[in-house]
Amino acid sequence: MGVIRKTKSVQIILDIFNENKDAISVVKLIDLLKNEMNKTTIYRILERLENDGIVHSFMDKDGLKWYATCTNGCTASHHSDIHPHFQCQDCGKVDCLTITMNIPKIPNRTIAFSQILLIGTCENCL
Amino acid sequence: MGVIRKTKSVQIILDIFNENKDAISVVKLIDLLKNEMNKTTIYRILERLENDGIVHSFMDKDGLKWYATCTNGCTASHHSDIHPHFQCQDCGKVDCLTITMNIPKIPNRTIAFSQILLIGTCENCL
DNA sequence: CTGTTAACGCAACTGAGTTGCAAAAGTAAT
DNA sequence: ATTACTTTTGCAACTCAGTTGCGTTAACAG
Repeated sequence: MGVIRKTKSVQIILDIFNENKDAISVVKLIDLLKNEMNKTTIYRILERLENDGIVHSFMDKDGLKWYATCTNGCTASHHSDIHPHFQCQDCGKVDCLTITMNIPKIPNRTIAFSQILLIGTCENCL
Repeated sequence: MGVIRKTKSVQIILDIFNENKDAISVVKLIDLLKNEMNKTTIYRILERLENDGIVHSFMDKDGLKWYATCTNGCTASHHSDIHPHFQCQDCGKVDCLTITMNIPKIPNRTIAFSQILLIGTCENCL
């Protein structure tokens, strides 16, 4: 559905995701690109990329939105990689974890997806 | 340290938590108490109650802050009940889950605590 | 009752994220 | 290329959760 035009701004953002496989917060992206494009544009491009299954988003411990590239064949309708994320409480860095945690079934409830954030200290800050 | 004075406002908020064991969002609490007290007061009371281990907080899927009573003997220094939470994507209600999910160890990283939110459809909305 | 200090109300602020609209830039067809 | 159409962008203004500073009020200990 979403025919994403290959604009200059989209290319710049895609390049950032390709260069660096870490997750990145929207706030940081806005700062990084403050001379290149408007923050509204950034929010809208990220939204389009997510709808097309190219990136996925999640909230960090402070309620800020982060994005990362999808690596396990996500599509617009199904994000197969809603995996756990790890945030360092010292430097703030966030990684996608490749481990899978099994979600228990809960009586009388349907679980559509999960948001799992493990908070601790990363390799560099230990 | 935290000598919490038994003010009228603190009592009102504690009563709400005692009446209803569900989690409640700060936004809803502010609306509920808009004729009783200022929103700044609400934020500050919740912060004090959390520091004293009486309630715990977490973020929902939209980045809004929620609070719930601590049931498993939390203290200021150690919140033993950082348990999973469940949020209904239809009605928005959030529950504390009593299930325990085991957190895997991750190489080269220390995990201090976790934030697990399961999103789906609740009993009433099914 | 009095003095101390925590707690409160208020108003102004911060900062992430959103919206409306006109201008600019892709894209496809002529 | 030029044209016509549609998506995307920039800008400015806005929304709303959460915070801060400060003067006033009210717990509480002595």
